[in-house]
Amino acid sequence: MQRKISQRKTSQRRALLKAFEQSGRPLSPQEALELATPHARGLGIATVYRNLKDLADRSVLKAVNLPGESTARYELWGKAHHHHFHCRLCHQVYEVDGCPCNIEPLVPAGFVLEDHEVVLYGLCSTCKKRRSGK
Amino acid sequence: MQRKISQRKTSQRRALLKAFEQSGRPLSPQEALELATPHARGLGIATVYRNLKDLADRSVLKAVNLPGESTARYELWGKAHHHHFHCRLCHQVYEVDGCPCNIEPLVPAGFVLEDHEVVLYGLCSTCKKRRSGK
DNA sequence: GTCGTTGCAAAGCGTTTGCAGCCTA
DNA sequence: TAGGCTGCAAACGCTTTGCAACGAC
Repeated sequence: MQRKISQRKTSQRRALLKAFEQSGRPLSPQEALELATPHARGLGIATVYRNLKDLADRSVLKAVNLPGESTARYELWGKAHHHHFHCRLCHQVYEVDGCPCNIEPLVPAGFVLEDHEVVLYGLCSTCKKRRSGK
Repeated sequence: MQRKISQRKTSQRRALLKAFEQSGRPLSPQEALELATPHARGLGIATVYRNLKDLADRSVLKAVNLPGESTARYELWGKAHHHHFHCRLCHQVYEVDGCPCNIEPLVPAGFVLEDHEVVLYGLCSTCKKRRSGK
């Protein structure tokens, strides 16, 4: 498989990056399409998938795998180590700073730990208010 | 949608439960099919999907959602609180006892924490040996 | 005999790929 | 002009559903 050397600045690619900058949270391909379409009319879902993958290969975006989702979400690369909070009502994913750093002791003997992911579930503040207000 | 009241003891269902008892780790529908087929020849994948869902509804199995997988794995219900280790080579999922219990401080103000999942990635001891031996 | 259950095949659905034309550099 | 990029539609792979036959109780 050959690597492409250059990457052109197309309106579609710019629109996608703008969507990520404006949202500040991990986006699914479908969310990215919806948020980028206003900046690039006619944008196709196939283009979104191809670009998310390309941009991740070039370390512009970072793939974020979350439980129960077969396709990765993506977020801008270069953020500090953080984890995610998944709201069970609105299904948006928020970033959470910090990390419970005593993970090493959990690793079984003989296993090699390379990475870890912590996902919190519950209600975001918006959904909490909406629900308790009712 | 009506609930079924009773649940019959079919050979297929017994075969699936045996597969879970013998493996002691979370199984995907495909893994469950492969491990259960020896106990119930001709077992179909549709039957596996239907049974895993039924058994989870009845709290015999527990759905386990892991990052990057759209469909839940399942494990026997009633185990102590634990997390999972995902081997990047053989893609098997192992159970990990214990938990980094200082998670509360991570939750953003106004959010409600209901549950959490910790997933470790790396090499299991089998794959580590296989790789370093080569 | 009743009705929950099964295997098969078809239907769904989200993701990927092939292709001809478009557009950036 | 070269070749990366795009939209469209077809292809794919996995999960779900419809259905007639089967079998537990």
